[in-house]
Amino acid sequence: MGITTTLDACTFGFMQEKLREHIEKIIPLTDDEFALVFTHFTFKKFKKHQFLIQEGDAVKYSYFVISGLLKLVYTDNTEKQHIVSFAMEDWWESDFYAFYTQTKATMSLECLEDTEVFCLSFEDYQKLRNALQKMERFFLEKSNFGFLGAQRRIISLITSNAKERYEQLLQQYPSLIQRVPKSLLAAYLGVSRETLSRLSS
Amino acid sequence: MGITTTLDACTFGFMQEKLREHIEKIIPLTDDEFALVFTHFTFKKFKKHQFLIQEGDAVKYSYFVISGLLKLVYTDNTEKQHIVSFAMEDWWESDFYAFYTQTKATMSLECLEDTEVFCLSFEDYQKLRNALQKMERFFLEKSNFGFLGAQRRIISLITSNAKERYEQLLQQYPSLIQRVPKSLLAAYLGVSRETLSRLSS
DNA sequence: AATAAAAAGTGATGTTTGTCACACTATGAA
DNA sequence: TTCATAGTGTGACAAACATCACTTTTTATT
Repeated sequence: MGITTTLDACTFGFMQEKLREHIEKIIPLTDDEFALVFTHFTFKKFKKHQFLIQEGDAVKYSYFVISGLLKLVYTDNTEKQHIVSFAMEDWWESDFYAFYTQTKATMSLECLEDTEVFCLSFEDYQKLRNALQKMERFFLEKSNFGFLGAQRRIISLITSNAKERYEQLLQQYPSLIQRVPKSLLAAYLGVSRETLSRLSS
Repeated sequence: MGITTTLDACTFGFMQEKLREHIEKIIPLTDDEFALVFTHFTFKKFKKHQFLIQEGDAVKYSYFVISGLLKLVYTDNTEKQHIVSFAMEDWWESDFYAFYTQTKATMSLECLEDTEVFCLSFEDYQKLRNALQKMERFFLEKSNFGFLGAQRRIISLITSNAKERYEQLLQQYPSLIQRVPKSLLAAYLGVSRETLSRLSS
């Protein structure tokens, strides 16, 4: 029990450090500043198949993924599921429209693996930006990168066929293919799993 | 000449007011603050068919569209043109990847109509954010909205067929159909102009 | 090791979309 | 008005992709 506690504390410090390094890739922080930042987050663990966000629910948090893997899913009117985004280590994820506007979720966020996250409530998100100007800058950078990534995906979707998009995905996120079933990659690429299955041949 | 000058001044004041109202939709500014903001911008006029950005060139500016209409174009390796975005009144546009990273443009930005813009250089963009914290917040909001719009388009692309996407586009930007040829709407939607032409029937 | 469940592959077939060719219409400049 | 050009429509055909049904393989669980 003593040992377990020590290990947990050690692990927790490691996770804290991950968040700090993630932020400091963009803006250096003093120890005091990071301590202040860190008070705005809470920690949570989820098991594979658990939902962080369910369609129709309020979206309390934006999530920073420490470890594990999430899928952000949009379900269309024929109940077919489409993957808007995968979120892996070091990614921020949420139903951002619902989060920013504080409305009900139109998408769901579900674990593909056991996942550890830091949670940032909307209130703490605002407080944090007010408390520390550096964090406003950090979130601006993050948002810019998010936009550029989305634009890149749009270009892929309008310029390339299924096979090309699959190859681009593998090039951009090679680790994904070992971590998620191909049916989910198909749902991300916007093709049927059968078509994706036939691409290799 | 006297009258012309008066009209010009009047028009210029109007454009200035447009920018101010655009910013104040997100964050209220004092007169002094807006005056400071405004010093960071320069004004430019372009004629239809002129390029604001050409592929391969350095991207000096981010543009705020006062009036007119632009297309942001990605040209693929078969020389086919794809429309990444239309930019109308009150929109910000640039090859943002090239702008933020100060690298060469991979896309071009061209006038579909005579267009008036305020130009913000990368240096002034940084200065402005440093000079006035409110503007950092403004750009964060803009970036967030940009991301949400892009995500919405991704969902449209992976969940809907050509006809549905066309209907969604018309619903979102009804004015576009009067202002741009259908071949360009096709290039935006990611379908051939022939397919788009056959959708109505 | 046995079994159930999930994931992946594949054939047959129909639908959607792209491509090429050509005709028609609208628009702007001389 | 005349002419050139840009935009649009449409037929014929080919390619890409979706869907349904079924089999095989892999993975997880007991």
